Amino acid sequence: MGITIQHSGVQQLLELHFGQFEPDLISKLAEHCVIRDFEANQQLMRPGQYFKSTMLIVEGGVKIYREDQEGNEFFMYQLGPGDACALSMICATRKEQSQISAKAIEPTKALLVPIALMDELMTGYKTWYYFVLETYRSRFEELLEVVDSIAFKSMDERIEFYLKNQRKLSHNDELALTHQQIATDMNSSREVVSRLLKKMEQRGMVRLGRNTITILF
Amino acid sequence: MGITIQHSGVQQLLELHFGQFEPDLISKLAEHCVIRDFEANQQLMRPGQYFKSTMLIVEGGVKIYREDQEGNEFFMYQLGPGDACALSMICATRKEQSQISAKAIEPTKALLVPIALMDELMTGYKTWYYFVLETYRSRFEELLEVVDSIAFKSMDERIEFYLKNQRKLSHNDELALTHQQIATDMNSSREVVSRLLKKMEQRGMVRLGRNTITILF
DNA sequence: GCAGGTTTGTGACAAATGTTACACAGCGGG
DNA sequence: CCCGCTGTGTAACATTTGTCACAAACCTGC
Repeated sequence: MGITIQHSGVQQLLELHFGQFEPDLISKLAEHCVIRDFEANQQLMRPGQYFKSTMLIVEGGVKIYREDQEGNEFFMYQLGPGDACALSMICATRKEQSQISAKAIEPTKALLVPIALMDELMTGYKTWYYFVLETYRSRFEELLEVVDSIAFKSMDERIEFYLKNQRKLSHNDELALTHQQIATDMNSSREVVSRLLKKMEQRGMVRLGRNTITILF
Repeated sequence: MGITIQHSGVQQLLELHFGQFEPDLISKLAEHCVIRDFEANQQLMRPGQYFKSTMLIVEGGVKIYREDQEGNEFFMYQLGPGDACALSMICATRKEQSQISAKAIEPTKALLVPIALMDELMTGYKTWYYFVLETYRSRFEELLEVVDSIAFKSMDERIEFYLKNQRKLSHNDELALTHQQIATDMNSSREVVSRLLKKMEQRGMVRLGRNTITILF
């Protein structure tokens, strides 16, 4: 954990995952931003927190949750290298807060871009401007898919949707997940998830093991 | 229905509902955009449609729905004068499509801003750039509230939330709604809505009449 | 290999929501 | 005034999801 200043490292990481950025922009970012390391399971953001900077993920993975007053959480989407948290941009630019939380699912490096820089970047660097718009667009689309899944789908379809998503993110048909984790992410209960997964296994859609779910479809 | 060209009218409407725009921007928009009229209940957007322009609402009201493959629809939020459809901006700028539909709830006038103009507006007019970002931000927040309501809340709480929203939008405690309309918007069934509204009436939260629900809380 | 924790399986039941079926009330047009 | 339409009320039942209780399977450290 902690903040590390290492300009050359920043430059390399940016070139690797944000290749679309113009060279000037990369230098600019390398000059003014810092990398912050997070351990697995560490929170990057807490509900109600104000932002002093927006975050670009350069390594690892981050899960974004919506939280309600009682502390229930609902998994929305996941970010990887090359992604940015739209919320941190939005809130950062307006100095507002939001009821979301972000958790590293593995050791993660994020680039902290100070809010103060945002206006200059938006107006001065076309690739940054496109990046921000594209970030908004894709997060918005993801959020719409989330709405779909809870508004129209039943629990078993939602589990299927969830598993497919996890497979896409991990590039692996074998997922290291407990039923409890899934239930928590979907704001349901472990028993329900177990029951439905068992039915999916009987239908030949998955194979279940301790801590692993293998997708067969 | 139909497209009306009336530069002076456009200018006036813009000044009225988009007072924050700089004068240059208003002239620019008045010069290059057209007003389009929609009747009550007319669709402004169909699922899967491509956008050639983004829309600013200058008069009336528009409900935004998410649709699934089977044609079920789920009400997300509502736009009034001074609002813009974030989706039409996002999709417009990227020439992508989306499974949403928009319906006028009353006679509505919208300003059509051609996509071709977007880049020029974003880079050339600061008030436009802020407007777009603010539009994204507030739609995103609204969408998060929608997620809340279906992820965490039970049906009766959702109805309460829905009624409160309608009151805010209509500035009126007496809502002209049928139970069927509410049920459709929430992707539920009329009987369920009737049942729960009746309970709310017994608890003194609302008064029910034919085609009207009076909010008492 | 055994103790103790974690993960999964499962039955019984509760609660919420969806479905079916039907009665009736209000309202407008002829 | 009566017919027919739309909207509402409600009972009975099905289905889905959540909760409780408990057992078994599995894993790890000793």
